[in-house]
Amino acid sequence: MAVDRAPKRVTILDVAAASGVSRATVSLVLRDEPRVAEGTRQRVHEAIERLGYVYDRRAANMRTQRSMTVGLVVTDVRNPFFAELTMAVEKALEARGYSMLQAYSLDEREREARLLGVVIEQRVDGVILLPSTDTEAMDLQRRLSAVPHVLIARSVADHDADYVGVDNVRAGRLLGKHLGDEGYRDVAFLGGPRSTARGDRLRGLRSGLARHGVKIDAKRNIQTGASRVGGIQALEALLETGALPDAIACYSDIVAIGVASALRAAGIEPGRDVAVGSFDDNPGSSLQHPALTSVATYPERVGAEAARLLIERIDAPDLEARRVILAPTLSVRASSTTLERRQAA
Amino acid sequence: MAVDRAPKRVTILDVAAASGVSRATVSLVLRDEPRVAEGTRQRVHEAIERLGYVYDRRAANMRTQRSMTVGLVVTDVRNPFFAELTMAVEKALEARGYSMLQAYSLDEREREARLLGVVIEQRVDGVILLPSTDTEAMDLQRRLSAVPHVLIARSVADHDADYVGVDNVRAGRLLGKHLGDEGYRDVAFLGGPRSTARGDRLRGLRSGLARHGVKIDAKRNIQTGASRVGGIQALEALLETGALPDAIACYSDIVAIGVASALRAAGIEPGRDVAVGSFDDNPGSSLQHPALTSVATYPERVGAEAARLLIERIDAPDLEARRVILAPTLSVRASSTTLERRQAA
DNA sequence: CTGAAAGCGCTTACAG
DNA sequence: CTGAAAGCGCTTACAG
Repeated sequence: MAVDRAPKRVTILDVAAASGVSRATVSLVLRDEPRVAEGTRQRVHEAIERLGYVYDRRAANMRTQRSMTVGLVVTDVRNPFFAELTMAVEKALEARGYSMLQAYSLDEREREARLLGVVIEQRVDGVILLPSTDTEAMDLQRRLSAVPHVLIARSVADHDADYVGVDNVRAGRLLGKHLGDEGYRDVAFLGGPRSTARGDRLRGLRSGLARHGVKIDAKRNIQTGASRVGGIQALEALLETGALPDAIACYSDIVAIGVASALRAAGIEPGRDVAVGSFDDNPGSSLQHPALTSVATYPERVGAEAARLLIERIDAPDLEARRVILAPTLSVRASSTTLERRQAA
Repeated sequence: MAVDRAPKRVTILDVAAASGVSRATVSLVLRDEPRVAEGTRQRVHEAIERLGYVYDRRAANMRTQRSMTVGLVVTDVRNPFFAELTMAVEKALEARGYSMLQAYSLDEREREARLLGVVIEQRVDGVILLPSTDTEAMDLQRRLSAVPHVLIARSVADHDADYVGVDNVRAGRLLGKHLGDEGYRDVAFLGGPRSTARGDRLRGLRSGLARHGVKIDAKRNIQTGASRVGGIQALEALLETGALPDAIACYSDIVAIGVASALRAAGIEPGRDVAVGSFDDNPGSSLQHPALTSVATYPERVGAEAARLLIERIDAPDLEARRVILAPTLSVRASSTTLERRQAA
């Protein structure tokens, strides 16, 4: 009757039989529990090797009610900021023995909801989420209320959860103050989707420029995607509406690449004819030509911190919600020193 | 005796009790099996909603002996090529109902081995691997012999497995021929770690240049990491050994960024004083200044194809090993037209 | 169309 | 130090 159909997988029971002990003993050996005689341990290990046994962590975790797996959902890893973030999260989790189930929302609210559902059905121990632009408290309440989680980079209004991000208002103020100090008087803010991060950066920019009496006109504040194409579109829209400003603040370095490219296409040289500044300070930005002035937002730190908070929360779900806000720093480079040059000329 | 300790998770059995059916019926409803009366189905769904039941896919998969999860191990997602690849793989897998367990080898052989072990213990249905530079057949035999898998971008000698990659010899030949046709006679090849991909690109380059009688001297072939820093190091090493060549082929676009930056630091303008060409054609490369001549290697296609092959193999493990080799294409841009300009001047 | 029973591969008290 | 039994949350034949 019992004809073998699939090539039966070798289990802990086979190892037990082959080494003449019970399955419980094999289990102890597998988890390196001390209370097993040395001889027994050796025989078990030999049997494992001989039979080609592979530990089934899923079965083990089902019993222990943990998965040692964390879900990481970001929008799109093609953005260098998220790539850095992802690497930092993985590094921190891997060091603590966690694996990482990853998914990308593409900044689409429904896709995000679906992916969170999938991840949660896989019984991850926790979730790190970079919410899409449109995500609302309701979405998270529904999916994540029973799951330890931390939000990164963008917080969600009325959703009380652990959060790690940079101080975007301060980041904006750093860049605004710099541009004001340099003497620019007509500043545009280009690219990036509507989000708390964008709103905060704009607010900071305005605050930093205010000391110099400089304002950012609504027509000179243009939202697009957080991408190169977004940068190109924003600049084209800007040029259609009127004169070239003397400085452009970009939502992020990746937007700035598009902006610079579109400027050149219009015969305008960034860093000479118009100043350009930005946010994130991606690793490549200092190597661009001209080197890009940018406010560093430290994705590695955000990622590492988020992993740390999540693990703490998994171990103690009843903790109060915490907010970790990192301080940004400004790196001034050639792209925002046009006035100096013009004056020197 | 039975005091409840943890807030007991709600299971299929609770749903069954609450809706007055057996657990088997609930299971049928959950999987949308047709043979359940409409009224029953509704009652079950109401109970699910009321109790806040969450399906435990891990438990289900343990029973069915599938995990609907695939492991993706690449070296480092901060490289745009791998980021594109990753997004393409996820898109293809997600569409087929698979989740993705991800890990990064950082191009370290031992780390890769460890991560493969972790992923396999989680009982993924299959693995997509971009092998580290040093990975040998032995490593893969040991870990992956019983697991459906496909290799991407780099193949491993003597390991007979599914493979998807671009034709690197042809890619090299395209760039070599272009540089030769443009009239360059002294060409260097900079950056990138020793690997089948690098060897093939160099071979192709030489073959493409050979028609013009141009050779790449061993001293002008410099290996480094596949990174911006690698590019900087390679260029510095090149300048130390002798005269500036009239054209530089970079291992990849990310290397080219470092090379261009180091050239400028040495007072040499890329695209004017020396031609630069490269491989990958990252999305940002056409927007750089000067726009970068590059051979496209189509990570989206490689990723999508790899996912397709893996799913086929999961469904039919006894298939012969397949090799899918994609054709590269060259995009000529401003960075490699220095001679024209010089002649025009 | 629905129910009772066995089992996926582990771990965890509990005895001995 | 080791073994027999129960159970994690599902699915899958098999009866009815």
